[in-house]
Amino acid sequence: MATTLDDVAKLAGVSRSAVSRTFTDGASVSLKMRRKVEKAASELGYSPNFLARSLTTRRTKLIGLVSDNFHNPLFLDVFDQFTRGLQDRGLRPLLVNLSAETDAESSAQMLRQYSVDGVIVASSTLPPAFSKTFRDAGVPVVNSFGRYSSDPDMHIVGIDDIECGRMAAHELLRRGYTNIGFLGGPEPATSTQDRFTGFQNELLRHPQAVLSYSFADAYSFDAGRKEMQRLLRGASHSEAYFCGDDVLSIGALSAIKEAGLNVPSDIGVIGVNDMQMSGWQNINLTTIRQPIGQIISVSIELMVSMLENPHRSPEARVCPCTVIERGTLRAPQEN
Amino acid sequence: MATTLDDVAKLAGVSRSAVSRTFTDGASVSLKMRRKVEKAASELGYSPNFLARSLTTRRTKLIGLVSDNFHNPLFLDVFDQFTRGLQDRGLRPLLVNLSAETDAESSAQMLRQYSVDGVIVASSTLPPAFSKTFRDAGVPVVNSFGRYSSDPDMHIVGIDDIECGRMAAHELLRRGYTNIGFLGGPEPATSTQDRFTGFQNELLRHPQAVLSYSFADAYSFDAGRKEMQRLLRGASHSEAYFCGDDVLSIGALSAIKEAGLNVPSDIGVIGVNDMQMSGWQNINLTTIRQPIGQIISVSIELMVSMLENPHRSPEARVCPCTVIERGTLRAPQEN
DNA sequence: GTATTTTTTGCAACCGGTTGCAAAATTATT
DNA sequence: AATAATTTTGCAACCGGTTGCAAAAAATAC
Repeated sequence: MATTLDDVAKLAGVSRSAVSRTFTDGASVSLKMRRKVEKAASELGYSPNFLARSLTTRRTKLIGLVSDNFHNPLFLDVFDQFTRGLQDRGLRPLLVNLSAETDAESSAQMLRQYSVDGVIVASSTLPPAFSKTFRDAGVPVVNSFGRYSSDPDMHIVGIDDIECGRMAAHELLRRGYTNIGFLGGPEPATSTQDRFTGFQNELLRHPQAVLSYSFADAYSFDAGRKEMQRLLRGASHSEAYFCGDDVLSIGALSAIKEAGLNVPSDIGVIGVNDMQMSGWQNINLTTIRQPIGQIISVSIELMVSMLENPHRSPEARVCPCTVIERGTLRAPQEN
Repeated sequence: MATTLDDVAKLAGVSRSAVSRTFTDGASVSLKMRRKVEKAASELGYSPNFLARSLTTRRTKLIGLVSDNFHNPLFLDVFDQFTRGLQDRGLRPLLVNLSAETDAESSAQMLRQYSVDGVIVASSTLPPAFSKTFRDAGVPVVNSFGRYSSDPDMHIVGIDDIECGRMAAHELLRRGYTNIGFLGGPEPATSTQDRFTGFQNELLRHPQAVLSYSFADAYSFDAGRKEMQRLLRGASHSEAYFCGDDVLSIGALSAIKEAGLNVPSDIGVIGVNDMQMSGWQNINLTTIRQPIGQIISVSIELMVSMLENPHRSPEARVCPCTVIERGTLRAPQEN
């Protein structure tokens, strides 16, 4: 079928090692030999089998890219940038979709069976235990979009969710809102918890602020819409809401509009993520940008450095969020 | 590092072959032996190395999943379903992002170097020549979302774009529109061409219908918005538009609303794809559903059957579109 | 031109598995 | 119990590469 090293060696009339060497960089081959081999190789259309090679080199250049987030539009960008970034460094993403029904344990084993050089876990919701499976097996792992820790036991790249919550609160206060709501993502998620903590702490510093809070079932349009509908049915609602993420915000915006209310004059909304869509003219969502480009490039950079030095001690890298001012909060009060 | 077959054989006091056999299904091993080996294996935490195995079995269970469409929200669903479907069959997607700057030629070679068992090209825009590279190299390939052909030279799964255009025209006529616009995707794309053909043909059968047409630069919100803005600035615009896809439609809707016009009373819009977002309450786009679930499951099914019989002759499978009636076209005229 | 150093080359073992074949062990038959 | 048929097992070669080591070749020194 496919042509092998032996075929080339035979045709060129040289040893197997010779052709192997012309295809491994850093190996010493005379120019004359290289010419001979390359001629034969191109004649046969030969290129070396990576997997056979990996057996001795112990490098597959495969990177497990695992995520459980195949429903948030933000993640299309995430996959786009991860795949491009890895490709640019000669690495190949082996994609794993860790949706509810697929078993994390067996996925981890599978990745080890394929001898991946490393694993990138792109998720804010997967339990740390999953990532640790790899670390314990000696496989370099970086957890992107993971929870910050000052003393991490593996590489983590993400944002500081506490600070993110604080920023949201600050922005709302700056615009003169006092009756303020937190419409969080799923309650158990650490990102939800941390953002709530930061949000609350900042509000506590301003005695005039009144906080109410609730949580949506999922990071989804429907969950955001449903929760906002519930809030609007209540006796009174807040002047502005900090929503768990952008899709949730968009769902909430939809509910507000459906109720005949106006944004931002009746109710303000601020989200998190700043996905593509949030900038669309008909959505125009004020939000806190999560710097996914940076998170991803830092993640890849860390991964590459671990491939060179697997015993690098774990680091937590924090990427800065920024407020993106668009049209869903009223202008700051002048006074 | 990782434990190997030899380690297990040694511990169990049996031959290498014995261990190998207990881990390859279909091989004959006595129950007693299997017990012994499994005990040793679990003691050492052994599981066989897939890549080493692939060397002799000539099966890697790797499937190249290549796409150039990392910006259309629809494709997040596509990746979700492909990865799940492949995983369920024990296949592993090696994801390739064929964005503009990455060279198709070298990606193809890379996939061969990794000995993928097959390649799925998920794109309506990649040139057929790319897919043919694999076919010519004897690698099973199926082109998902490709252009229908009655005499295909490789497996193709997708919709009938001509029929899709016809359906759109039919739906608009049914609702009594006569002054009708085609706001296509990128002009050179075959999908655009085919949809236009079908659309036009149907309108020609109705002498009262007046067709005008133009094309957006890309399948994107901005392109749709920009083109609709241009149309609205013109002397007169059509009563309803068939847009190249849903994101394009949403861009167009945004432009319409920004111009102070109302949908569907002033202008009607119908899209193609029916992505998640199109069903959101605040978008509620009438559209032609492309049955991506079916396209994907058929694609995988074809791939699996090719893995069993690589010389299966190529087939083009067409999946049926359906009109999803929502809120961006006026009600049918009663008369 | 010979001796020495350096570079290039090939041999053979190895990476971690699978598999055809024949010997050994079981099981069935008489 | 002896023989035949069947199943299980291990040996050794192979999959397609890489690499340490020593021999051969080329380059440099004297």
